[in-house]
Amino acid sequence: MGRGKVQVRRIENEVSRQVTFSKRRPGLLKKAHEIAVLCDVDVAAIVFSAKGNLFHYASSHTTMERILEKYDRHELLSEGNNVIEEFPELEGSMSYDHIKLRGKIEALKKSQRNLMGQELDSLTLQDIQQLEDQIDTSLNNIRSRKEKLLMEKNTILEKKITELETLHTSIRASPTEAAAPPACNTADAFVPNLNICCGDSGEPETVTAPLGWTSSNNGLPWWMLQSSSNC
Amino acid sequence: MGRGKVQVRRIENEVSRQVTFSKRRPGLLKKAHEIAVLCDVDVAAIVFSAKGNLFHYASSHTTMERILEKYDRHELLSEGNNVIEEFPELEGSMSYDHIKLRGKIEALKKSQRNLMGQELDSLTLQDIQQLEDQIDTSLNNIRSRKEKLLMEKNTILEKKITELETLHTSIRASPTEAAAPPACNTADAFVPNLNICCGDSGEPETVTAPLGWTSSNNGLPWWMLQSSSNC
DNA sequence: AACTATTTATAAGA
DNA sequence: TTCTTATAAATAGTT
Repeated sequence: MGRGKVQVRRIENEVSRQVTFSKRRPGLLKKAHEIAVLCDVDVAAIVFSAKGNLFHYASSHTTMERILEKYDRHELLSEGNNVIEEFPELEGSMSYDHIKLRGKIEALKKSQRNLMGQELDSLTLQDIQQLEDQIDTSLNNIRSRKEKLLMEKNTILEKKITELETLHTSIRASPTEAAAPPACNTADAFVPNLNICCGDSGEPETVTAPLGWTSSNNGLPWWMLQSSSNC
Repeated sequence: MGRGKVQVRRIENEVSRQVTFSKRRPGLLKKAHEIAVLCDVDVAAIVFSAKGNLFHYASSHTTMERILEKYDRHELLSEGNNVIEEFPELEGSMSYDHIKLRGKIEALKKSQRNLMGQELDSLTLQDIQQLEDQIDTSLNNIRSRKEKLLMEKNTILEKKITELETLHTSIRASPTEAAAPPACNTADAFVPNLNICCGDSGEPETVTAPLGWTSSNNGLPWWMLQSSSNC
């Protein structure tokens, strides 16, 4: 349907491929919608762009999830590889919801491991590239956030220094006062760090590290999930 | 596309409805196939007839199951999984295990969002630093893996080129042969990319995409959650 | 299931 | 990207 007949082959030119995708994608979803409405049937269509963007349609009656469940039931029954057959002993003990939840957890864990740079072997080059782009974005966001936190901290510290210097000045009359020195000490330690490094290079532990509110992540960081297999 | 314009409404006459279904069903699956092949993307289409018969298409690269997994991972994050918030009245009826599983899912989703550089506001500087270190490690692993995949690909391509050159040479006797040019074309397209860039800079989409060195991921990759805020 | 008159989708170009 | 237009494809109504 266009100015030329088209061979159904991968379009080699990347731009044309992308353009064709943009043009055909809504067409496909529209067709899915039309057959669903006209014929009153359940339809689901899922399309991922080359960059991994998701586009989908599910007939309104049922939600996508229901259609996919229906599909699963269809396929599982015909292939005969369902959980219950594999683990008959679990039949009574696990509800369907339970199984579904466990499935979700597994899916989340898998993608989380990938985000942590683990278990990459099963990914295609395309998947890897998408992952790299995401991780790169993550890193930018995280560094921006860190920069903001550091700047806020610096502001607070500068204020503190000003206060202390004022105090110091005002008590010059009584130099034996012992409160000032430790304060100055703190200031000296922090001032050199007012230069925030936002570059690409590896950062030092951070402004917060030098003094010893450091590290002590004895165990796993909170965002890293236990690798326990008993779940 | 027919002798009359058609309103997108359920066809009331059952026979016509069935006929239309029979006519449009292959059309939809064909469209799905075409976009998958032409644009080299993952596509799944599922249709149930009114009687419950299943018809489906999945792009060949990946099997249906893989596409659905990808879909699940995509949707999981944006989906509200917290039954208690959605249906507080069910609180008492849920088993302990159930609640635990849902809590786990929420935790996983939260940490995954953080790994994706989102929702960082509640993190301390220390958390942020740990996260940055982790992401940095992830990036290294991912780039290593990518490098390996690219090298493997290059090896395969070089082999192919050698074969084609051999073939080219051996048919010099019959220069009117039309098979060689397209083959050389392929080789030309790939050779410049045999240089693997393992540096810090942004990589192109893959070896196959010399033109699009863009670094911005305009859209949301599969493991990135929909930007819906209702979550 | 086959046949066509039409509508629709879309390839190519601007 | 978006619009325009010529043409290919899909298909509604009919046989």
